[in-house]
Amino acid sequence: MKEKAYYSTKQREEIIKALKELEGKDITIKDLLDYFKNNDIKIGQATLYRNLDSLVEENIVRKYTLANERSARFEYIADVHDCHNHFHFKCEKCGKLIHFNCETFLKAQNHLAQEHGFDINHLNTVIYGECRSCTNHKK
Amino acid sequence: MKEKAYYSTKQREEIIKALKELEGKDITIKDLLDYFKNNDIKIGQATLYRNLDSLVEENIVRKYTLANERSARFEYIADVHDCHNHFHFKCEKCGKLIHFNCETFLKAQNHLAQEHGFDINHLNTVIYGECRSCTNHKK
DNA sequence: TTGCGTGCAAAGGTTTTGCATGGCA
DNA sequence: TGCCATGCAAAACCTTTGCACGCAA
Repeated sequence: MKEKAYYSTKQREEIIKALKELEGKDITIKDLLDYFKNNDIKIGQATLYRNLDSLVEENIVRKYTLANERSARFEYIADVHDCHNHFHFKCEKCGKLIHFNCETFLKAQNHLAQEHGFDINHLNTVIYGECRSCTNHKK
Repeated sequence: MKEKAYYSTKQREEIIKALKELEGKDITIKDLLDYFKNNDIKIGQATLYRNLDSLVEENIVRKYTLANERSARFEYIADVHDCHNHFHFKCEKCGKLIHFNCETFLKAQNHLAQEHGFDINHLNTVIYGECRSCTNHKK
């Protein structure tokens, strides 16, 4: 990983602020552009894309793609969770992302590493499924 | 899930054949178009997209997106694995996708369902990381 | 024969890029 | 001052769609 100096610009700060404000949601570029428009903040979309790229590289933001979608989604992660060390579950019904510290899964992870030689990258791994409240709602 | 009759066309068969032939790789639309060009098979790209959509709906093919990629990737899955019931691990270095039946992980999955109410969808879940042979190669 | 499938080209949506200008350190 | 960042518009990229024709059942 190479060191790089990033300038602290107004745009960069506004983007981080917006991501924090929308935390817990699946945020698209469009969401951000709308947010900026509603708050009278002027940020070109190229700037938005470029800043998000940087933030992803710095591990301040996670980038992911939902199944059957064309546009990327983003989530603010820094200084809230240490996302290197736990699992992420995403409910496909309500979209909620759950950061998950669970002994059982960490044991399974160790087993996987030691017995099968597979080292998990938690930053890119998302387990999809359905959460309890969505399951209950169906009934 | 609605029932639908699918015609068995030459194009559909060629696409399935190509996917089987490229099994184990991360297959893009471009890979398939190249494959067809190299084998003198004429298939329009719209036909390719439409067939892949159908195949995904029929659970014959899995569609997924790698991190930081814009184009979708595909994998042939039918009649080889019952992908509803096991985990999938993908090595971010060599790209290999491993279908994984592991007691420890199934137990963890049960724990997750019973204690945390989260029901995993294996068709959409891929665990990313690094496999043993890639880890060994680095040294 | 019926209606889904195909192929082409155009349209649509998302992301990237070139370039002149602006702004942080 | 020296670079990196920004903004605009155009380009590039991936996927979908409309329509006329073809082909499986």
